[in-house]
Amino acid sequence: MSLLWKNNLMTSSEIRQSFLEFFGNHGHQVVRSSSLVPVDDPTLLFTNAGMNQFKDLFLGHEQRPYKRATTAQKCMRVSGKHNDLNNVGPSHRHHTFFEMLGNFSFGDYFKPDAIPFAWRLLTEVWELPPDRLYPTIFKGDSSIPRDEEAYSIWRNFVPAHRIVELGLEENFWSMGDTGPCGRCSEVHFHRGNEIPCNESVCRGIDCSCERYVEIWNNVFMEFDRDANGNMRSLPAVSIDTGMGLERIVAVLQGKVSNYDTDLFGPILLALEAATGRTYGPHTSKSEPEPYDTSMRVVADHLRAMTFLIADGVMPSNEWRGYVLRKIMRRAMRHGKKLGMSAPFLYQLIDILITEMGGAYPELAANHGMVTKVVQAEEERFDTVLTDGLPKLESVLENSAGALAGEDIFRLYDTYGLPLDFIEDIAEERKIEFDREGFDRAMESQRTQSRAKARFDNHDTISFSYGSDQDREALQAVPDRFQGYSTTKIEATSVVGLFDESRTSVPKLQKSESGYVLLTETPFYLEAGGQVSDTGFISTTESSLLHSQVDRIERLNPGGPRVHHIKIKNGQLELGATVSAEVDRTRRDAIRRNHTATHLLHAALRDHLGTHVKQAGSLVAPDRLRFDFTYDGPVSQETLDAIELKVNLQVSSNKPVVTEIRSTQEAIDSGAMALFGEKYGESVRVVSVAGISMELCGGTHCLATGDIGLICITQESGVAAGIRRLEALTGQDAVSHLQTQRVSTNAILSTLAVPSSRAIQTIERLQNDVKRMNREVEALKMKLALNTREPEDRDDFIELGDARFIARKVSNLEKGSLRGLADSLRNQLGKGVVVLASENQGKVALIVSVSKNLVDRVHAGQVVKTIAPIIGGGGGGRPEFAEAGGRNSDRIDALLAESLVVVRAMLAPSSPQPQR
RNA sequence: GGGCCGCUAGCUCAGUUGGGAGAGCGCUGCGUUCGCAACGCAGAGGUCGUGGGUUCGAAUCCCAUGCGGUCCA
Repeated sequence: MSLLWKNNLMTSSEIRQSFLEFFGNHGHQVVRSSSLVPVDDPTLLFTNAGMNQFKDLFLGHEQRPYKRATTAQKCMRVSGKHNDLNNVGPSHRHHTFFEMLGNFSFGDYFKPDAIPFAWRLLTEVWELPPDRLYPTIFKGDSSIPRDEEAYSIWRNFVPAHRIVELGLEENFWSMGDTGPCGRCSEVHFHRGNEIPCNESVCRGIDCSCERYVEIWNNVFMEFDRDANGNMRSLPAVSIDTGMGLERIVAVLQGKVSNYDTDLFGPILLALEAATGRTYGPHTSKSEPEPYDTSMRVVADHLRAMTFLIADGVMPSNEWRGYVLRKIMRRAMRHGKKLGMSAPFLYQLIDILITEMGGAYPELAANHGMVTKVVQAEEERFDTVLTDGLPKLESVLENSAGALAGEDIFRLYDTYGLPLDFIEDIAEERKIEFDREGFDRAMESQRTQSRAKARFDNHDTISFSYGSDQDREALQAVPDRFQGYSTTKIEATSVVGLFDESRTSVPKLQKSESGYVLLTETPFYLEAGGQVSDTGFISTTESSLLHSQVDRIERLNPGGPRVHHIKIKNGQLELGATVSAEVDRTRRDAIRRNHTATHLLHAALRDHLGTHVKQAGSLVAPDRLRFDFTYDGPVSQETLDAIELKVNLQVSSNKPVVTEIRSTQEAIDSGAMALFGEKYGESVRVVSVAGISMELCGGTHCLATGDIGLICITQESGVAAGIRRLEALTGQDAVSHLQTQRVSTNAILSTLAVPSSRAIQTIERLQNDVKRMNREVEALKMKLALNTREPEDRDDFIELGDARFIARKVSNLEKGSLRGLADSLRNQLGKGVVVLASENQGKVALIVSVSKNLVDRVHAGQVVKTIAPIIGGGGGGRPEFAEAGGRNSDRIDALLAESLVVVRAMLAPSSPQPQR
């Protein structure tokens, strides 16, 4: 036996292609991989299985013209019971990003076809030796019987002793706690006994060694599980299979490690060239193993970041963007372990895109953007490290041989220093590293975040129903949105009613609020950046019911929409017929902003290049916000040009055409498809002839002229590589300009200069004021200081070896008062200066003591003692103190008292030296 | 969504019981030099993110908010 059993090896591209072709030839529609960003499923971080994009088909919520499909699906797994990020690198077969090959039957064929398909592909097309294939079946447990059917079908191909029976953990699959589920059957491949096994007798496919590898899982969806765990047969049984491409390529290319296949080879080669290190623990002992691990981490994460960014995920501190950043920084850390001090990942992207751009055109299309985003993130990470290093140093200095867990956590949490980075440095300095303390701190932050998130996020609070039947019935109500063609539906039925706590009720009374599910609705639900509609639900014939709709949600993910209402008058009963009316004025404003967004998008691409991509948008009634990928600010000139262009398009009053087309056809004809949007078989295309064509589910104007006017109000940065435009339309744009004109006119008429000279005039005035203030203060001080020489002053008093001045000055700024006090004190040499000044009805008091007297006279004490006289308080340092007060008529008393206090301080405790 | 950190001169930052807004680099001028670098002297440059509050007094304390960073969900 050997790892290789034939010589003409297939490349990974050929393997991917031959899989799709095989099922294509058996009546399967070859469907493109969906985005890594899941659509319409807020609970899912990333697309993590081939079946994700078919979920609604399996659940019967969606119909498509085909009943069989096959895909090569981009997947990401970063967490979960079998997927720990830390495994990636040390392991040779764990990945964050991977491709899943799959064939699917939606109520079409079942086990009798699926198993032979699998067998024939493996043995006939790929020519795997039949005697090395080991199928598994579900062995049965208390509630679900053994899979006899699968067993007997497999028996047609393999002898009984090679069919392995596994339990619930391995061979029973479900989507969640409830819903479709079923038994499944895996195929394992015996790679060969020359691969080492630590057990005395290898336990075969159950063994932890690498001799056997699972290559395919076929799920037989046949049950529907309810909340009580009861299982019913599904009306239509389905097939869902998944085969990791990386693993099957390794098998077909005779490799034990996925990293030794041509999927990773070119990346590792490029990495070798960049780092000057050689990869290959199996072929060479020239480099120690840690370097190999680091190289695998970099290779894996490079794929993940490239595909994620190409699908529109941007590194950030939230959600998906955060996971992306985490992966990127992990790759960078390992790059540093390999000796890379400067950004280097972005240079490796070329080779990856060359290899995979054919199968995934979105990579090639976003090549430049991906490269820039990666480079920017690498530079940012370097600054984080550079900024954090001094903090780490100071903590290390005060560590006394042991780094406290909370200190480590603070460095990690607040300053973003990677944990292993801190650990490495601590180890170098022989400083103990309190991992347990860190974990404790981390855990407490986790629970805190989770608790608050659950409390605040009402989207995740589910509705309570009278019974399971009610739940199923209501969640299956079709979501009939009629808002494209109308803003008012005269008669629609209330099929579901919930109170404010989301519990099913038969009736809502006056001044109560709750949720309403209707058979038909004109209310738009927030999507694609466009906010939800508001409006009214009422009864038409008798004006009994009047309620305001202020929020729209979904009953459950993927379910029908519910309207949150407040009843102003009358009552609402389940089953009632009501009219539903959208706030028309608000909707019209939203239309204007949405169509304007499309025009701006198109104009941005015209002026800045087609690499500009939408990265988020907000379409509200009172404004629009458009985020797009672009590095660096957009100049005012460009903004002006864009603004002019879209306004010309508005005045040309082109019709805005909305049509339903097949998705593929629309994309092929050049319609812009956006990241993270859900596109089924058919899709709405919104276009303005010759200007813009986008896939879009929003509501729009009938013609561009409806917009009236577009006014760009702001351009700013959002994150690295993303800019934001904000704009107003229609009446709001006009008021914006009018407001600006009013204030400009007011300024100009006040200045009484032509607008061309306004700025110049303001600058001159500012400078004049500044200069004159300075001069006035200087003059005041001079006046106060130079009336007479200090020695000649009559308020100059000798107190033993020290001198004392208490003086009332007029109208000095605090700064000048201090300057004056300093000058007088310096002239006294050894002495105390007390100054009081009245300014705008308030009294400012300053006491200054020469340095050589501070052990006898404390300025702060003097101030504290005498400040009450003027109705204030104060304090300060021994040589300088200030106070404030309000009683300006008591300044003389204040100054007199200051003499008493200072004399007392000078006298008793320190007797005068004898001369 | 929940935390934590930061925002002070053109740049990098310092500024601890709340009491004179600073340093280095850069800039301008003068000096030294054949010239440059270097050096010396002088100088300009600040709404201390923004808005409230507490206080006689806030860069400093409290609240809100914006922007940036970072961790968690």
